Amino acid sequence: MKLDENFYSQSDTLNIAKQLIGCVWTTRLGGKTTQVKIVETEAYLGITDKASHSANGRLTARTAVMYKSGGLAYVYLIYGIHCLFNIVTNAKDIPHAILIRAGEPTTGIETMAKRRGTNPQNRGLTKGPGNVAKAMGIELSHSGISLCGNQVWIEKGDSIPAAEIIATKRIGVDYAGEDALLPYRFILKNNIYVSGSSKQNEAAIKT
DNA sequence: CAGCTGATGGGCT
DNA sequence: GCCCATCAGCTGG
Repeated sequence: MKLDENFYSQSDTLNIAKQLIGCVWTTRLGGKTTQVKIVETEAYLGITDKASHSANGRLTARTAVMYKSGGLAYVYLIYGIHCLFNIVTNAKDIPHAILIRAGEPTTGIETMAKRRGTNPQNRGLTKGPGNVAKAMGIELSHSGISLCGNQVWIEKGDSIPAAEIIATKRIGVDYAGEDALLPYRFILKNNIYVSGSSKQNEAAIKT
């Protein structure tokens, strides 16, 4: 069953980010269906979060979608090369979002490999936020699209025991000062599709 | 294995 | 004109 507006517009974004681990993300684009099980997410808590694009209430054409009510996609281009896929959460005017950082491929693996320009056996097929988004066919034009429609949506998957979900600091946000240390990244324990070095991820599990 | 770096373009100051 | 919520490919151990 598709997750709906009620789910995405909950006020506890960290909890949503946690609940998304293990969920199934589907895209049906250009006649191709692709699916991954979500294994890594990162929460961005809006105005008070220095790492967020909406820090200090920053509102531009790009970030405007974050200010809408939960249940939309926020897609943006990073480093001029990669599109990153985010989920807008919380109520209107509370610009929270969750970045999908990695998934485990389940359906349409050939299609994903073709989009990535690699082979289906590649372990990195859907590892890392730029890579999953590309494998899933996400483009800048998808920013603002509803996650309750028939092109891009997420469904509840097998339930994951709480002990299997690990919180760590976020990746690539050193510019955010002390907020760079907040434990807002969630990973599925011991899953090989989680981004970053397995060594660092294991170190995070121990603490 | 770790560590560095060039690629590449929209968004914002 | 500078800054990126990154990645692949290369270097030197």
